[in-house]
Amino acid sequence: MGMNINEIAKLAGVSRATVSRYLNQGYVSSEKKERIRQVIEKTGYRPLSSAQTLRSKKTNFIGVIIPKINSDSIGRMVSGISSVLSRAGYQILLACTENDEGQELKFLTLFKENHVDGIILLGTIFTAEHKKALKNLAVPVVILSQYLNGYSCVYYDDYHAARNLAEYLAKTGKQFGYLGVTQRDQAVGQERLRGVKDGLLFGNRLLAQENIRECRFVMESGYEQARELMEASPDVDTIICATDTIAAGALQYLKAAGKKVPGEVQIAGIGDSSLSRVTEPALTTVHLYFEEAGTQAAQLLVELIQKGADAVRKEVKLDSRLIIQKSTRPGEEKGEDTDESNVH
Amino acid sequence: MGMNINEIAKLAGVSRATVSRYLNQGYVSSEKKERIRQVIEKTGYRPLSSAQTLRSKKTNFIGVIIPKINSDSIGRMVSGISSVLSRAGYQILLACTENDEGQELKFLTLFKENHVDGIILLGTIFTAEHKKALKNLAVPVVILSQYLNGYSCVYYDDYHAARNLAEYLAKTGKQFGYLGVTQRDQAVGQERLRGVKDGLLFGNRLLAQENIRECRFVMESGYEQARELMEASPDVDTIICATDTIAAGALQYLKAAGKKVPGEVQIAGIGDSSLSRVTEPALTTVHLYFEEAGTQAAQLLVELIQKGADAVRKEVKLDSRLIIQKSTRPGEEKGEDTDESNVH
DNA sequence: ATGTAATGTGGAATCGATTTCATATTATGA
DNA sequence: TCATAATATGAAATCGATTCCACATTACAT
Repeated sequence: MGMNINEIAKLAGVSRATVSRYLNQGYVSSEKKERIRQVIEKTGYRPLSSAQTLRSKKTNFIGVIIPKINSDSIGRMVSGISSVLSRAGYQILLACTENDEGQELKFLTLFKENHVDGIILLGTIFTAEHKKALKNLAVPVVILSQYLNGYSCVYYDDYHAARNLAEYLAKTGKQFGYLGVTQRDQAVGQERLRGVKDGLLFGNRLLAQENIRECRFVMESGYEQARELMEASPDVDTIICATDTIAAGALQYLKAAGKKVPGEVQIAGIGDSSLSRVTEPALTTVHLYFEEAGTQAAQLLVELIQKGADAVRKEVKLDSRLIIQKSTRPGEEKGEDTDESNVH
Repeated sequence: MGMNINEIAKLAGVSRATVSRYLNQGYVSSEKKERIRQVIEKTGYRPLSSAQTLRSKKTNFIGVIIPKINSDSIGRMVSGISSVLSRAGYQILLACTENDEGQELKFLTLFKENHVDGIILLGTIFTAEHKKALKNLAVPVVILSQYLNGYSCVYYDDYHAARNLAEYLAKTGKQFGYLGVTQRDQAVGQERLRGVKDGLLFGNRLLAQENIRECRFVMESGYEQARELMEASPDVDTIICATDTIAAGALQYLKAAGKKVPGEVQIAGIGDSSLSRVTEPALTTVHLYFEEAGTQAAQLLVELIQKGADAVRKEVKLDSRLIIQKSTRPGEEKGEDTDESNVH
């Protein structure tokens, strides 16, 4: 209980400075090292972290801000982050914003000058206020899954992920629909839409403006927007979705509406979530290296903390891999409806 | 930057004690209150939490220990916890153990006397070491989703959840298989198995020992164990699963093996995860009030912190609700394959 | 009016560590 | 051998808040 560094020092017959050095790998003779070790072991003493932090300004916490908790992709990223950070001696402080921008700002300012040695921001939307908050940050930050100019970030090649998928589908589809997300989300909103448009164009197909719908990041929204899309444009035979979750919802609608998938309508998502393996038929999708992204972001942040915020600045863009499954029609090539085929 | 309570006091022309009282709703005249308010607003001063914690021993953090992050049910519980705690002025420190008992102990001892004002342990398995670690805790703890004698806990009526499901299926099944989890997990392992056994017995059915299989909490494991089960006992026509995730994996196997579901084999899970709505056919399952459990656990913990650890001690057991969908055969009653029917 | 309770304030002690400084001892190298 | 570097140690200052104590003022009840 009332154990503090003074008690330990007294019991070990040394000054408290020496105990502190023992705890922080400073110069201590092996004789005193042993004496201190024994006393600490006997008493079960653990230094009080608030006192350490007050003096040293190091918290050994890393703030990780995520938009929601029950997500496959986020789970994998956090898993990657976690493995690196725990090895590096950091504790994760996970803050979940539930897709609320205000919360995101709240956490950024909460972490400001306090609480954490660094931040990994698994961002969604960047407003001017976000940038201001980031600018005012006193600790290094790595942005994960979005590109933001001037910041260290680890992100996906959303454009080519979407484009490769669209190019592939352009071969077997005639009339296209797209279920995307808000354009305020640069990665998932803008980049993926741009990739889909270019990919279809490259395959001499057009994505009509009225066939582009905006969803929230939940299945129900995919269901609803698929319904509106198909009711407005019944001739659509290919639906591309910005995420697997949206695709799963849309697929549910298609089946409820009695459409044959992929016969009458084919559908695909992006993300290679475990959902995409469960639906019937399994979803054609694009694998993104979520766990890898997490580890890279964490490593980058640790470097940033150790070497100083502006000594290192990196932008890591990660590849993707097309996963062809049963929810889309086989093309003319050989072997293309195997579970895995690398189109990149 | 270099703003601290002394600077604020000087600028406002008061003592730092008064500034502290201002920050902690002590006696301050409205005149000085206003002066301090203005200075704080102008400077953007925020008290350093490590200094506050060192002196007051309050961290305003609550440690929430969870077994894994990308889980539907856990996501909902955390969401419930989060809404209550943030309203009460607490910050969540989410620690994810990735289903590793060692990690669970590590976090418990990490939180010991340090870091947090209270703990919510979303537990899985309780060893003697766990109990020792819990006993040594200096802060109140609420155990969520498991019952543990002598501790405040919020948990599910796993027995009746499983039993109701089994009683329902006993009407339409002949040969039963059960895909459970380790018996070391009291709630999901022991209680659900016991409920299933009793429910079947009540319906004059038997669960043969060799038709009971143990899975891990992932789809792949459900797939694999379903395969082994069906290969060993091809006459099984009803598979009950301890979780929806396991059921989803098992369902995948059944379809891959060409079994008609629910015609030849019917299957059901527990948890009412979003997965259960996506599979084809949708899974009959049991709804558990995850979010409600989260809010109750958080409220209980806040009470515990405010009123003292042993002033309040509560055990909250939560109800369940059978959700009948298409993965099981309709019984003789009327209207029983609607989406929602309350059997309790 | 006068003792008691509530309100208001500043000085100083305190929380438990790290870090600077001064200083002593031992090792190293030319 | 002697200057210099590396190792080793303790006293004291410090981090930035809260809280105890002493004391002053105001309000209230009798």
